[in-house]
Amino acid sequence: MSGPGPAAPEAGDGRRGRPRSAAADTAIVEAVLRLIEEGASIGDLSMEGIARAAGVGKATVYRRWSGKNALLLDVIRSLDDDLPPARGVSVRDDLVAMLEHLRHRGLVKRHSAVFRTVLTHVQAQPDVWREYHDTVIRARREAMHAVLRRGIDRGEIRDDREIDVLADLFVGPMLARALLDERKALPEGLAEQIVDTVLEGVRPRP
Amino acid sequence: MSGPGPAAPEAGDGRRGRPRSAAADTAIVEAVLRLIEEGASIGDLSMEGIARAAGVGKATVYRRWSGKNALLLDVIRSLDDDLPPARGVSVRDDLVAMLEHLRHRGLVKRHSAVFRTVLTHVQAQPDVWREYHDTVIRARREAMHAVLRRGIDRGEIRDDREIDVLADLFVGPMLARALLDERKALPEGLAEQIVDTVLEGVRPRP
Amino acid sequence: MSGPGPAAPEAGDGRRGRPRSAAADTAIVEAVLRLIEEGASIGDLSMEGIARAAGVGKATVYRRWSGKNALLLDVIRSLDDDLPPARGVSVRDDLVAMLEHLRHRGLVKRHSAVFRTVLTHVQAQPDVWREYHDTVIRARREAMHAVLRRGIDRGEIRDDREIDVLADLFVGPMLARALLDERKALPEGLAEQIVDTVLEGVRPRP
Amino acid sequence: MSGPGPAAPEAGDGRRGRPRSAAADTAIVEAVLRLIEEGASIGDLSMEGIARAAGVGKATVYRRWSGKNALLLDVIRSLDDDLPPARGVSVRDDLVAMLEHLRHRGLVKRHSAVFRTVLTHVQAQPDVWREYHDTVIRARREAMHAVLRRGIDRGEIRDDREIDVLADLFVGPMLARALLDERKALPEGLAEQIVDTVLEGVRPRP
DNA sequence: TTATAACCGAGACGGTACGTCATGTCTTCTC
DNA sequence: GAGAAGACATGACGTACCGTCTCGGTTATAA
Repeated sequence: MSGPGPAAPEAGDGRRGRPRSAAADTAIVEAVLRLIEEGASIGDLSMEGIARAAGVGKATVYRRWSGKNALLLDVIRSLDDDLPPARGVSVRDDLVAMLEHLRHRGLVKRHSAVFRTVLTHVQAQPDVWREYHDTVIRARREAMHAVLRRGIDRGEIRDDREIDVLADLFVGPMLARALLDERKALPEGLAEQIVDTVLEGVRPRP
Repeated sequence: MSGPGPAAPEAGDGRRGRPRSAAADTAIVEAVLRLIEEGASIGDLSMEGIARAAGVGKATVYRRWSGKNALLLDVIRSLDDDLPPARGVSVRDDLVAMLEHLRHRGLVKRHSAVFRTVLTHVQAQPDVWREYHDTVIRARREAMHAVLRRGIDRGEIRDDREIDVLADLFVGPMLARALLDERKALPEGLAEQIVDTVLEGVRPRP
Repeated sequence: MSGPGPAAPEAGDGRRGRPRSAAADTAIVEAVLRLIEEGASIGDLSMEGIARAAGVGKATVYRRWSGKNALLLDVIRSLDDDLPPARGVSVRDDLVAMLEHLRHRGLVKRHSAVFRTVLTHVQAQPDVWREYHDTVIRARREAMHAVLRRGIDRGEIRDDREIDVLADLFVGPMLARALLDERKALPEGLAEQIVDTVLEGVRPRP
Repeated sequence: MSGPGPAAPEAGDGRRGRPRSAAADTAIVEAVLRLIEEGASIGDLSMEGIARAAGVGKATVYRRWSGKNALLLDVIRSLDDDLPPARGVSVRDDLVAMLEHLRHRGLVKRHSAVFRTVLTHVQAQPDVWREYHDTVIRARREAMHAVLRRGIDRGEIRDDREIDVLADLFVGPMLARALLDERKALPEGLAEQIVDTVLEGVRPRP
């Protein structure tokens, strides 16, 4: 995968003309992040304003991204590349690591603000949402599936449930907290709590 | 609480002049629903277009709602009044009923489209989102808490977990499916599957 | 003829809605005149700038005129309505009056600057130029023809030349001075000089 | 004066480096002429488009001319060098030859289109217009003055009028036709008709 | 022969203006 | 006084062109 970033300039031939300024790339993405962190709600994010904040001409933005959606999609993808959680010793540890990663994303201001803003914006555009879904979400889901399958193979996870449902049992609660609650609703130890409770069930243990 | 609907006209005194047309109220809300069902993405929803589709002047809309957010918030609330799930015989049945209600909302076109659209729109506006959170979400969450507390009292639910976490264990998975997956990801029997698996845990049963 | 002014609002029926602000009409046209008098060359005249100078939204301008050409065409027409020269006692007096009128237009700063600027702009757009030609120029030409025909009937003007050519013999010299020379090239007495010389011919009189 | 053509490259010293491509010079000027003949109105003439049509980089144009005005001014000057009318046997013949030259310029598509386009464009820029005036127009005017002075010396032209006025009496009518009328308004024999009528006057001859 | 320097086409750069559209407010007429 | 209509100032939309700049390359003269 090529990683996040602006669309390549048609990479046709011998690359003629003045090359695109990497500084402009950075300035634009940073401007978006800065604006969001400064509390810009989604409606406040205009291409006009982004270009202004980046000290860049509008055309320079449109040369790289086809519109606001494509830009925001890249911004959120840029935050996604950080740390794919490594493989731990037990399935329980892997699950905790994955949820802990999600939790941290929800806590770091830059991540949580950007995620909420961009998620809500992008979700409203079916095609852009599909693009996001097919890259970011799918990759994340497959990582989760791999962990679960390993657990099933090892006998640590029951094998009579669809793997999709199992995955959502772990991811869903963290998502609900992050989306529907305040940021303070993501306390230390939440990942472990979710993982352990889902593993053991909520019926009282004898 | 006054329930969903347009803001009262300042109900100051003897209510003089031509009374507000109830037909206009209906026409406006119906126009929003129709537009969304016809596939309007969120960006297509403009006050201009809503008034036009309702055959109503813009001022008539603004007289009732302070802006697009307030209008949409009322629209989503109007869909929420339908069927508060009744109390079943066991806690498990109550939980299934609540999730089944959520699942249906995700399946019915009007509900799912409106919910996604409006949620998306409203969430981006902090104050409006808070309003939505403090009425709709809180009420729903408290219903869930009541069910869970009953289960704890009866000994059907373990009592060593925070009730908020427990609630999200049930609601989260359904929300994740509804938000992140296709509509087809909400098959018959999903509510039971989630409830039973969370109750029993995902560890293999002996 | 309806006279200069912004396009009527489709004058369909009972004229509903808020009527257009006459103040805006005035402000826009005055802003154009002011900008030109302040030395704006043609390239400096932008709809953006005109609206700004008039303290008016762009849409308010576009609601009245379809574009810059239509607006400038109206501006120039507004300057044209001044004083259709009255009928004098002799043909020679009529001709002098007409040329004197042209000469004054070239001298008054507002007129000359606007005329040059707008004429220049309008002439470059074939369709707009045609419109200008078919209204302003044609009317002026026909007035001149009427004068000349009266002269021919009276025996004061030779009848062996096309009337178009005769007209241009009088108008052309003044136009050449106004267009090709400095403003100082339109001295007092020029109209008389042209008319008399053309009438008598440039051959030495015996 | 060195005649029309792009600005010399600062002619400093021993002229090092790759010399400018004469082909580019030609291509640019030809591109302008072609675009105008193809019906480009003045607004359609952009440096961007000119460079594109000439198959040349924008910098190559700007290296030769300081801007659009300077380029167009050179284009029109390039059309002006053609055929200075020769000296005939009588003053009347000289005048006819000069006006016939003007008439032809108005008839040939390339000339008339370019002239109108460039004149209108250049006239709006005071300094560029002055440049045009001081070279092209002045030269032409002085040729006319020379003819007229010869006529005065010979006794063929009256000597009680300013020579400027006399010149405009001949040039003005042709200019008026060319600028204000259709191209068809420049019929064969028009030059003779103007010259003879101005010479003899428009009063009926006894 | 090898620098050196100005040229070349291409195209990115920060700007400005285009003409359209939506915002929320206001103004007028009709019911 | 409510309602429909629509004008109002504001400001973002995405495109085009401005004049400058920067790239990889070419083509001359000067060392």
